[in-house]
Amino acid sequence: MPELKLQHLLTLAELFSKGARYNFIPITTSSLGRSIRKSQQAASKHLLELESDGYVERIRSGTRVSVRITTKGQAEMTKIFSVLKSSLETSPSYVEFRGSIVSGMGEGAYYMSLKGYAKQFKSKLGYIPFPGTLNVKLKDKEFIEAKRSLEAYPAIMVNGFSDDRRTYGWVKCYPARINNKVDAALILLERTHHDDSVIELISKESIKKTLRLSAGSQVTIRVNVKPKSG
Amino acid sequence: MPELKLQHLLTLAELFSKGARYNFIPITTSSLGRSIRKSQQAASKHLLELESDGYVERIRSGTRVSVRITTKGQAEMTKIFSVLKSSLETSPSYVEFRGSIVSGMGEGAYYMSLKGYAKQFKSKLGYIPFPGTLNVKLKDKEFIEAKRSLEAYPAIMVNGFSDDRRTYGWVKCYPARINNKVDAALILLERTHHDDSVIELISKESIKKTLRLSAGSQVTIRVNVKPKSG
DNA sequence: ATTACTATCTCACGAGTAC
DNA sequence: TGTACTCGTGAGATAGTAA
Repeated sequence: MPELKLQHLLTLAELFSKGARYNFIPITTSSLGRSIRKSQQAASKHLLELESDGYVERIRSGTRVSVRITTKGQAEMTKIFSVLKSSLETSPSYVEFRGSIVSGMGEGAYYMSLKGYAKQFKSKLGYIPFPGTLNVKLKDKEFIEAKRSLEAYPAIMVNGFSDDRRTYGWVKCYPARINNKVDAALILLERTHHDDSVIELISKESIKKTLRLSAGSQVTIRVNVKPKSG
Repeated sequence: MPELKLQHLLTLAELFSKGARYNFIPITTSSLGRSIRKSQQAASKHLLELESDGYVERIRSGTRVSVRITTKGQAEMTKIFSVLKSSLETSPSYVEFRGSIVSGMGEGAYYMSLKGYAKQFKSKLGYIPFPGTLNVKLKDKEFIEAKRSLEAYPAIMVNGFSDDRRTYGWVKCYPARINNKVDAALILLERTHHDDSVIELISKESIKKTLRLSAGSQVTIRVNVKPKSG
């Protein structure tokens, strides 16, 4: 909630970067206008308004003007800066899903317990999953979108394999937490029998049992992602 | 030089702080309007424009809207943030003076060599000053202003004293550098015979000699100050 | 209750220009 | 050269309102 007019922000920033905090720095309104990508007139007006609002002091020597930022100006700038900083930092780095339990069809359990997968789970996740996946029907469009966006983030990759009957696709695992209580992994399958609105989870123990869940129960799944730098 | 319209900055910041980077977060335009201190209509327009500019994605479920910030939105925000950051950090922490040498009247030399001062200079500055002050006539209003503003910053305080004839005022010393070559101290006297437009400097050696200065020579004096936090 | 349209108003900006 | 006025234009805000 800064008092400073947003339109003046870049102007003040420009003055800061020219060192106007501790010295009166000589400046022409045309060069200032160029820096902030506005006209000379706009720059002139900005300076006058910043002055009358108490954010800068001006000294005229004939036609030339020197400008210094006041304590108030610095305070305001710092305030805006910290608002932005906390906005960016507060932003939590997880993707959340909400939905309800649907009864598994036993298929997931079968596939995930295949040796070709189980071995990799053991080495990559640190455990062999409880035989049976938790299927969650997503509640809303936004979570289906979220599921798609998950694919952009790095995952633990469990490779596909083949036996003498057929081949099995890869499985991407995203460490997740269910109802903020139980650790699990959200899995994305190369080949799935579900539609987009269902996600599957595996865990060391039976999630349903641990959380006393049954078909229709509402659950919240949180997957941590790494904030991108830059 | 951000592409993002300045008017949208607070709106985007607000979305960030609500966690809209990694999840679609449900939001009403009226509450958003309240947060950014604009009308509901303005908030609605902001969202529409942010969307068409590719900074956010929106999902409507009936009358409700959920919003998520795109990678582009995050990049833009981070950009603005770092522009402000570098503006604030660039700000150099010194006060600068420019002016020309005026011949001393010998008075400064006399006073500064008084035992009551010299002892304190020795202990507080680490040296007994060369007998004779450098007098600099400031060139412009802005430097006279700067001189006044100096008083707000902490100085090395040399106390006044009295002998049986009279009392002598305090002297504030600000470590300074002349022409970026010679270390000295700018001194402000409680009682001075100069007008506002002249500053005096003392140093270990003769500044005039070291820098080959004579009356009329232009000099630049830089006094470091501590940036104020906050 | 919502969102977002249309109309209206205000004010930021740039053009022209006085000094 | 400079700064900073007046004035016309349009972007951005709000009010009222439809869906």
